[in-house]
Amino acid sequence: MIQDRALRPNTKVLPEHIRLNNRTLVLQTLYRTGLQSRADLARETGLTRVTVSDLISELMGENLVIELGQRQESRPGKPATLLDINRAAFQIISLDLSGHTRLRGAVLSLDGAVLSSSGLDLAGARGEAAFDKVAELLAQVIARATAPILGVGIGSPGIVDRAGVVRNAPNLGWRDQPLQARLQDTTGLPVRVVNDANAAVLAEHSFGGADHDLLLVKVGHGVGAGLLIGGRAIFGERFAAGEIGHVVVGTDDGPLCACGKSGCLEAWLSVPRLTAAIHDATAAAATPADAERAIFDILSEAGRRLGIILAPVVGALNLLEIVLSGPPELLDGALSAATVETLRSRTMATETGDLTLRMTAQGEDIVLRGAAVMVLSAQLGVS
Amino acid sequence: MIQDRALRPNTKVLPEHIRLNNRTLVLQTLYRTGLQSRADLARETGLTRVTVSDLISELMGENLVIELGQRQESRPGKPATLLDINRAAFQIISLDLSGHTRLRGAVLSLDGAVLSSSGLDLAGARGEAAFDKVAELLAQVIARATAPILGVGIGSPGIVDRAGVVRNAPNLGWRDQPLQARLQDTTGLPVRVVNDANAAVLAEHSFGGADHDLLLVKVGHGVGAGLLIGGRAIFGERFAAGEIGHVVVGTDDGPLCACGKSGCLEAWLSVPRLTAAIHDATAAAATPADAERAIFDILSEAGRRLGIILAPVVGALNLLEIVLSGPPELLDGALSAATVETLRSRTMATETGDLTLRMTAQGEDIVLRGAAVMVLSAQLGVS
DNA sequence: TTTCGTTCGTAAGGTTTACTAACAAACATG
DNA sequence: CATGTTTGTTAGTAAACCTTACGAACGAAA
Repeated sequence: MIQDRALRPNTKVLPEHIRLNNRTLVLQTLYRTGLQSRADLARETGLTRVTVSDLISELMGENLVIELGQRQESRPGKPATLLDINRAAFQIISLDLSGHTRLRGAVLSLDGAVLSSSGLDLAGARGEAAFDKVAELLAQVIARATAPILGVGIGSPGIVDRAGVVRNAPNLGWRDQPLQARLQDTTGLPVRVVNDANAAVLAEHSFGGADHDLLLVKVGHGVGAGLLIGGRAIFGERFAAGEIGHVVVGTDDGPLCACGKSGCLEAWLSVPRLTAAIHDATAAAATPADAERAIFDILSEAGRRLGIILAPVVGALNLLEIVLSGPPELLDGALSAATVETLRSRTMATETGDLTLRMTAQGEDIVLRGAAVMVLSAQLGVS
Repeated sequence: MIQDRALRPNTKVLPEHIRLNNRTLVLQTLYRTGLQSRADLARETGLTRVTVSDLISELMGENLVIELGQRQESRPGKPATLLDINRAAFQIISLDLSGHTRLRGAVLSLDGAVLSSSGLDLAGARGEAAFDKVAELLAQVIARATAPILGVGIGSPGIVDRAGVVRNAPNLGWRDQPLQARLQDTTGLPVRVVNDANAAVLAEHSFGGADHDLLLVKVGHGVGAGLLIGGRAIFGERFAAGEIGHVVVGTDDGPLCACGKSGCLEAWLSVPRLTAAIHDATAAAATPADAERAIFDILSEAGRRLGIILAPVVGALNLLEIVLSGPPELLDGALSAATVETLRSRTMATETGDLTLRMTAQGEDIVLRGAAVMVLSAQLGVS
């Protein structure tokens, strides 16, 4: 009876919080569907036209919503005044720090479209030097914005806590780096820092359409995952959810990993390992056909290993949708085919609903767009 | 800024919803700590004394809260009137349908203590006959209640959806059995039906103390798991979360399972399999020492297999706490030792915080108590 | 013993919120 | 041209919390 309202009451609620909730609800509805009248919004949200009008006038006062003239449809009754989020009024800045050698940055529209992008070579910088590079790139990207900036979203590799402190990022040489707070200070803008794979899964969720629970596996220099259940990202007790790169696969040793263990997923699946293996196999092959077969075997085995790791996760969480992000020439073929086949043969997937595995449609901008989702969610409550 | 309130605004909120939230907040606080004054509650919840007084008088009107005289402490100021949940005013009925041959039922106090318990042999009943057995047991248990009944909680094996429909429970011969609705009709009481492992993890969470994310593995005739993340149970897209019994372990075949695959977790770990293997080994052993060693090996290997399945889940979710439920003579020893050792050696557990694995402290009543938690949560918003 | 400060619970009045009811404006249709 | 429909606004109401103020009951100190 009570739990139906799904509010887990851990905090008190005041009348003014109602306002915030309903305001966000209206903004959310408008963000998703766009071009609706006040009456439409009232019907869709369940609020009355009066309340919607009031909220809309507040939102228009903040330049978040604009009127776009009357609906042209020919109907009885007074014509509706169409509204939309003022999509040109603000822009979002995103950084992707997950590249092994190169940082990326972009200006995005409120819709998550990349308006202009920049890059900066890390050039081996670590620790404070790496921070300086990030700050430099951020300043560059900010300078390219052509509208007021709603906020800054950053996808960082490593373990990032809820306050945007990068607890541990080996590649950048960071330990307990309070990236969010520092950049917020230097820029004066709202900043959100999240793990790159978590950003990616948010992008896939918001822009990829389906409203399923989602596991995204990001294959790059390392292997990480982002997990979204019931519309919420899972961060983990120590903010290390998705760190599956150093979980051992299978019961037959496997290649030695940099971490000291044998048979880690990363030792099978990371881009450097795969390219090296393919390179070696190609060099050793007598004929092009031999090379092709060898490459197929390497990718299939990597895919199988990924499937073996994912099977218990898929079973335990009853996941129906898995998305891969990374170089398509490696992932999108024998590898993903082997993964999905392994998954199906090792779980009860057929019993509990069909399992889907696919490449992301977001391409290389996935982390940038996901970081933008964080900003939208934090600043507007919208996604 | 906005997302800080953590209300995902998918529905409108009205002023009266505030009341419900704060009422539940007060009740929750009182349920957890017990014996507090109105002023104490005001301090703890952040609400004013006025509002708390108002809510309390409402709750006292429903006989949910009672006054227990004045606090005996010697302090300046007017002495406080102590309040508590009226723990004797209501009782909860729970059923545990997960036994392979025997159904269990109990009357519980609002604190989750078992007041009286009953049982009924399934005697091989399936389908409608099994339903009749359940209804019969429920009527028996209801008759033993000595106070108004708050509700009925039922832990059922198999896949149970949010509406309490048992989608699939092979042992009971049920498919799409609307257990919750049917029993609600026959008894006129509020009924909640959940999967047995999910009930178990709720019990462990509510009565076990720690507020960690939690994975509970329930080993019985089959093997299932319940998962709790951020205080919420995970049900899965098709309500089959936790169904890890038929996930294949490792890359070396393993024993044939009833489901047709080889090396399913259940084929290694279920109670019938383990007892049979131990029986055979004991019969074949030349000396008692040999038998003991053989048993140790069997249990260790089973534990290792469990660890292999759990490692990816622990890594992906960054879990710190795993609880085992089942026969202690099988689980609590070589088996759990092997599991935790396997987990630590196959994940980065040491890097991301210490991993705990332990037996449940709830014993055999775990499902009954978990089902009671469902009722408390549904009827009072409390847990 | 009296006075003072403290704490508890309640009463009265104010603010915020969304609701209902009613209305004018603008349009299509018969 | 009258009628019905739809839109958005105005006015008034109900519910929820808050702030302010107060009496009651107690310990400590004069």
